[in-house]
Amino acid sequence: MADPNEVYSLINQIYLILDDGDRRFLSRYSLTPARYYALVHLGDHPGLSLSDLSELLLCDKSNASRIIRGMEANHLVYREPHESDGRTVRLFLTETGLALREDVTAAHETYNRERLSGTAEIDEENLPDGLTELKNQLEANLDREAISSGTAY
Amino acid sequence: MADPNEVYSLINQIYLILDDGDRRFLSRYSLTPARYYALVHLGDHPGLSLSDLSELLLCDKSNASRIIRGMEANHLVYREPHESDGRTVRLFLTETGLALREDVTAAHETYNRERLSGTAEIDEENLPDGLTELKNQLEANLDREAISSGTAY
DNA sequence: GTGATATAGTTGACACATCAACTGTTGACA
DNA sequence: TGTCAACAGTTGATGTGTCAACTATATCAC
Repeated sequence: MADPNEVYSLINQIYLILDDGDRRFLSRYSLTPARYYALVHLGDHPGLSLSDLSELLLCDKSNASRIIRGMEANHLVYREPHESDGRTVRLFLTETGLALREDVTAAHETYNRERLSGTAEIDEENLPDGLTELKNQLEANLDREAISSGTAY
Repeated sequence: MADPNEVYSLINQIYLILDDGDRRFLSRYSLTPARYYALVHLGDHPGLSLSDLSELLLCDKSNASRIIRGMEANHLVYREPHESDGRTVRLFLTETGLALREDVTAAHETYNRERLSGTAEIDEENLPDGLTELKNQLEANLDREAISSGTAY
């Protein structure tokens, strides 16, 4: 029976190594990890609102607001008012943003393949399967907590 | 053959869920994740220097410097000059820090067991083994990069 | 329609994280 | 012994992240 704290520690360490590599890799494109993910999501979903983007980025909307502000200053993103809802904005990639996204996503996938391929565990699907199961369990716990502590009566 | 990008994405998502849970959990002790880890390491290694602590925290020494400053303000840590090296400091937990560490580490292990136990993959060691192999590969790559780009001739 | 409630986005305060530049100490070596 | 490189720690600039409080717009109930 494995110690759950070992899994916890391994996930933390692996994340830090991957994130550090990402930061180095993305700096060649003058991007941070946060801006890279925003670039990816806005390419997938043109016209996204700030709130929807913050859900995809798994961060607070105030954070998404500031990330986008920086990307607007870099001429990667622009915003337009929503056609019917005066509260929301629609975010789009500029030409520069679209071109950068093409380059960097392809290069990042290659980079990931270089860092991550070649271990028996990944190739045989053991690791993806185990991680998927873990993620599902954690998300189920989140739902359970939300129910028990949420709009409690 | 699994897609390495899937593993990358799963690690990122799982890390974010775990970190979010940590933040909530630790806030009950007026701790942040960074301060929690510093507390753990300083309990394991009394008299640690700031540079050594920053290596254990896997962060920049300037960051460790500021984390410790906050913990000193909270009376969890104090520093003493090194007995022979005028550059380095020795960090110690106060009585308050030691007592808090006792409480919070035990509670955090229980919390981890609650969140993480019960999946077949973890219990059967598949996940720990796969993660260990992945971590070893990533660290080997780091060493390789350090050699090829480091003190190159 | 008006009034309570919810939602979208921004701002302020704070903590964490990087990198670059700096001070002061140590230690090696010519 | 004097010089110079390496090292320990701090600070400044910037970006990321949280939460709480706020404005403005929408929406639902009546």
